[in-house]
Amino acid sequence: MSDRILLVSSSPGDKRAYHHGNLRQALLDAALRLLVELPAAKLSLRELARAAQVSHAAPYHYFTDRDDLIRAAGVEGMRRLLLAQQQAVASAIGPRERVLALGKAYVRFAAREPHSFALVFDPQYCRPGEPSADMAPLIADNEDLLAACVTQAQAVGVLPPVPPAPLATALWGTVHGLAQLTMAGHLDLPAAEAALEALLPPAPHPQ
Amino acid sequence: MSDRILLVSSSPGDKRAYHHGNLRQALLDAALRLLVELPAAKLSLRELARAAQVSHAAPYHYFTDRDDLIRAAGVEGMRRLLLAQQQAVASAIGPRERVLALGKAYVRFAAREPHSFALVFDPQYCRPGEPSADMAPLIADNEDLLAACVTQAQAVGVLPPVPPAPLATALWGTVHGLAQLTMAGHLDLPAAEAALEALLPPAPHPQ
DNA sequence: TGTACATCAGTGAACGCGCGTTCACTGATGTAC
DNA sequence: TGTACATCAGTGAACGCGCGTTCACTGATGTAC
Repeated sequence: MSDRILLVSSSPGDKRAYHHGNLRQALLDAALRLLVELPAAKLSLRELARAAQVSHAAPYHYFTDRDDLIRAAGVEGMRRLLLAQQQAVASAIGPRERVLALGKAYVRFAAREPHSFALVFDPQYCRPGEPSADMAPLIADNEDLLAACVTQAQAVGVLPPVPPAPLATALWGTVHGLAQLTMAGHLDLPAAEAALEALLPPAPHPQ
Repeated sequence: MSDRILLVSSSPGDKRAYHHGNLRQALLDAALRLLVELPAAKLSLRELARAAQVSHAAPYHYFTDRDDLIRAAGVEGMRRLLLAQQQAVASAIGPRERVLALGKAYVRFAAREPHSFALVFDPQYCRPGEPSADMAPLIADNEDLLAACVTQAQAVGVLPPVPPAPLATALWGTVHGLAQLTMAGHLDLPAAEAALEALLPPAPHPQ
């Protein structure tokens, strides 16, 4: 199947082929590619279709309307944000390094894909109160990952022995805010990472 | 002068009056009113003119184009964000309460005026690297206010005796992130404020 | 106080544009025989 | 292996819409005399 996709999409100049093979995913990939440059609000169906090299009516075979497509792109963005954190945590050694790795991956993702990141947190498209069936498990997985990192860090004294729930919230707020400020150009990546390290002293808190 | 504005704008049903008197400020007020409901990207010149009860061409007497107007609305938003923090800090007693008041005012402003807040930090309109002549002093004042609160809190042991610059950055990140997550519906205001308090233990850090 | 006039804030018609969405269609594909 | 056919993914013309921007204009205002 992927041979067919490659065949169709990698032969420039030939006529538009019918039966693209995997247009749904191709549209989402194109959307996330365009979101590197454009905010979601400026991403039009027609430009997206152009980027995916199909007619502007083709997306309607896979999405009911523009909002449906943008929401699906948001889920894809969340998938990638979660994956970035999971990979960073998996290759870090020790509780302090795992918390740091998670936070840095979060900030780096936002800096690399600002508008995908913004879309994931845009209540206009991705309402946290009523997440879609695709989105909900990703959110739950991310919360679990953060909670695990926080309690492990508390166990070795890298984080203070306060109730873990508000502590996790505060840490989420910190990495989220550093991510936003980096995206917006108020901080550069090293400054954001230095601020994050300043919150996690190598010297353990008293147990 | 303000008598004339009130006269014109408070007499519904009468003909459109020439010589509004203070249309520039009226447009900015209307913009910030509309930004309570709409993101800046969806704020059209025509809808704004409708809200200010002038023809859709009238704004061009005060702003060169749509971007110019939106940018000016961003400056107005920053003015209000700074004012909210200044007032909160001024009526708080003691270093810990002043830091808390500043952070809570920041979060509350974002919750109350989400799209004005977003506009202030939208690099599309308000580029932090090259702030406008109107914006720059507001940013500087805000940084000074935060720095003063941080060093005072450090002086009494409410914040740890680490270098104040990255500490201020981390705190800014935290309140900014809590603000964003509250705006987006991931947190409610009490949860955001509880997280903030969790970071500032009443028991002082060792000096 | 009344009159003539220059100023310029705001009007409203007009423009071209890209958009989202619809719909009858076309033709490549895989399957049944 | 070849042929007939049903399926349905993708096409492209068409629609109405609201937008940003331009421009000749109008008429309220304040001032000079």
